[in-house]
Amino acid sequence: MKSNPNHAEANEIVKGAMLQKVIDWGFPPRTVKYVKKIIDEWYAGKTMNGLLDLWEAKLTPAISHQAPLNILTYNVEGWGSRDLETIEMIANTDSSICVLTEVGEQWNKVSIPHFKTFYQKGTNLKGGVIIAVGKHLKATRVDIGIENTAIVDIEGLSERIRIIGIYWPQCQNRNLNDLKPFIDEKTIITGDFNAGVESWDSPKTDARGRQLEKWIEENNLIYIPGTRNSSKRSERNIDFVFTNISELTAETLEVGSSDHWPIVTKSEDIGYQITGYFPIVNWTVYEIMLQLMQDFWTKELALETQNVDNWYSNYTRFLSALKKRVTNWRKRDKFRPSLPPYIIQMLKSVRQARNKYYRDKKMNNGIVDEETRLILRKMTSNAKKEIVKYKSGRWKTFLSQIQEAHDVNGKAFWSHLSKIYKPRTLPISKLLTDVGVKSNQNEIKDILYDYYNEQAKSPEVDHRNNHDQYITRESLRIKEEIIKSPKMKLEPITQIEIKRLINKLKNKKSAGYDEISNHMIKLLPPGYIQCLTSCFNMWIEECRFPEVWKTAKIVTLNKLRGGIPRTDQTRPISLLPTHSKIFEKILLNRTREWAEGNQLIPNEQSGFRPGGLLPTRVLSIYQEIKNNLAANMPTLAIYVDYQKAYDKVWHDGLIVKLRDLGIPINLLTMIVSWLNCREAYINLGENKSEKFNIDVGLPQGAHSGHLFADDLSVL
DNA sequence: GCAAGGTAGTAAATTAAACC
DNA sequence: GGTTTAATTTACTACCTTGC
Repeated sequence: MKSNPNHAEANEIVKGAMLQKVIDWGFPPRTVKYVKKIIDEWYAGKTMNGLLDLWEAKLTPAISHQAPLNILTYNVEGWGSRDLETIEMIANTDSSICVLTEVGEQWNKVSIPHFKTFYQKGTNLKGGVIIAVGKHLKATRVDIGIENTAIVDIEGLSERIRIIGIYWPQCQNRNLNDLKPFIDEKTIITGDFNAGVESWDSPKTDARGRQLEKWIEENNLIYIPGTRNSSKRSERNIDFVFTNISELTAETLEVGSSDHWPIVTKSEDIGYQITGYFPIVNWTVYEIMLQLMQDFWTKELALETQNVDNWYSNYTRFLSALKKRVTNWRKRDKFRPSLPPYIIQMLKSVRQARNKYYRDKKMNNGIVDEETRLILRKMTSNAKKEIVKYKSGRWKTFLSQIQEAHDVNGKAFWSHLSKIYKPRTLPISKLLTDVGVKSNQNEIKDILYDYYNEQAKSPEVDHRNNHDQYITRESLRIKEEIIKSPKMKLEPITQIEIKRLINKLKNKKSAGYDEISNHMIKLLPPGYIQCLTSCFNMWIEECRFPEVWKTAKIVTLNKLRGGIPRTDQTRPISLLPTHSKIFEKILLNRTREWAEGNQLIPNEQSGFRPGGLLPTRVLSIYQEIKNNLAANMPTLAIYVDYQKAYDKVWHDGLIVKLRDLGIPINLLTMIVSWLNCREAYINLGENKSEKFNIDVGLPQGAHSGHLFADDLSVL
């Protein structure tokens, strides 16, 4: 395109002028250097396609690499007292899966950050076992209801594995054969077995040891030796790791305050893909580049006045590719335990002192050492004060950070609080079906596709119903009429109108399928808006809604507060290109002007109308009730909730209704074009489904949707 | 294999202090 | 003066070791 050899010299001059501009704007040298690099790339490109391909492909970050899997086995001897210590241990050992035994009844008092916990109660108060799995992995519980035994399937690793966590206290009689059917191809069985086997690093083999050894052999499992015996009280080794996976190693660590040493099992072969990177977009450079390329795009459009669609698709591609080009990926920091080690140490010594005090008291027939008692009291209150000090310190740092950031609206404050208090709707990773829980992403995507595809089919037309027949007939006739009728121009769009709408957009950074977010559009310099105005006017003139805007990306969220949803409990969110939303807004304004001008919307309807706030409705209802009370009359309210008002709008019905209301033909043409041939696809993580047609409902997330849906409910 | 002795832990009961 | 909260005390449990 631009880098014709003959023009090489001219290019150099243009490049120099561009850089000079950036320097004149007063940007620091680092930014200038970055911009220069991008400009060089731009002019080195042979074709626009080639360059954009490069930007799109080359800069897809190599975000994932395989990290080895670590599994922590630890007898915590009471979760209530060793929770923080264990959390710290998990962080230090970088474990993704933890099998914690002897957790006691307070197993859910403190949750492990970024982990999902599967608990199975034990036979006694102190018993119970937890399998905790990091949220970067997908874990599904295999419910067996055997005490002290938890089974969890782990996906998201290079291979699917099964973890069986066992706590086998001295007093419990059990037969391990109940586990036999649950031993999978890739299984790791680990936990506290309270059994001694000579060949497994214990001084001698006991009865339970013999039983266990035989069972392990029968089931073709192998014992993974640690680096020392796991009991602190004796020479015995009573925590084991058994598996049928090859190439596992285990290390026994000498940390922790319980009476067992923890074991970390490692696998180099089985790992998970690290995606612990997050994007940082250099918006400054993005803005500078847009500013510099302004003239280029204006000229491009001038060359393609007949084919604005082509220009538009190149332009949107440029925006998203440029964003990718200026995006850097940074590694995420590790999380820290909630309390620092010195406080944990403090709490530990307090507990020890207390136990000693009461033990001594018991020994001495109730006679206490007054001094020890006072020391103990001091220690307890000191530990408490220390925790308060630490927590309030953190809170203060947070508050002062907000203050320094000059966050007038308290945005950072509320976003912090909402993280704690606001219930979140999570993207779904699992789906409940008639045949059980599905956790394979691809399968879920297909099921969702089937479900939403079915939902989007044309509504059944009742052929015996005269009204339905009429509508079908009429809508066909109208559509034909539209094709034949001469095109009348709608009022053209002005640049100011678009600019105003862009300013009104929420500053969101999430994007539709074209990868362009609101934020990116808000940064556009005026030159582009001028170009967009020309494009929009071209489409308005042709009474055509561009095809590229009709594909919606559907992401699904869980409607439930927690748990695995069924298909009908998922909430679909359609993401549409922001450009189309601006265009629709204009369309909406034009329709509203017509509707209001003809007084078609009743005054009572206040939803989704400018100036018609919900509180006015509440007030008017209140007034009504008050009036009735004054007149000593009962008030009866009837609430009608049109379920899925937008989703179920019948296109043909809408068209006929609007025609009957006397909508101008050009607006109607536009709306027909807007409704026709809509497509959507399901986007679930990395997986994208086939596209399917949407024959029913108004485009979700579209501005115009509200007006039409509400109109129908009252007209 | 079992009971006793010891340690470390949890839960409940009781008492003291703080609060309104 | 009653109620709530925190501190203190007691009761009980699990598990390991030791001794028989």
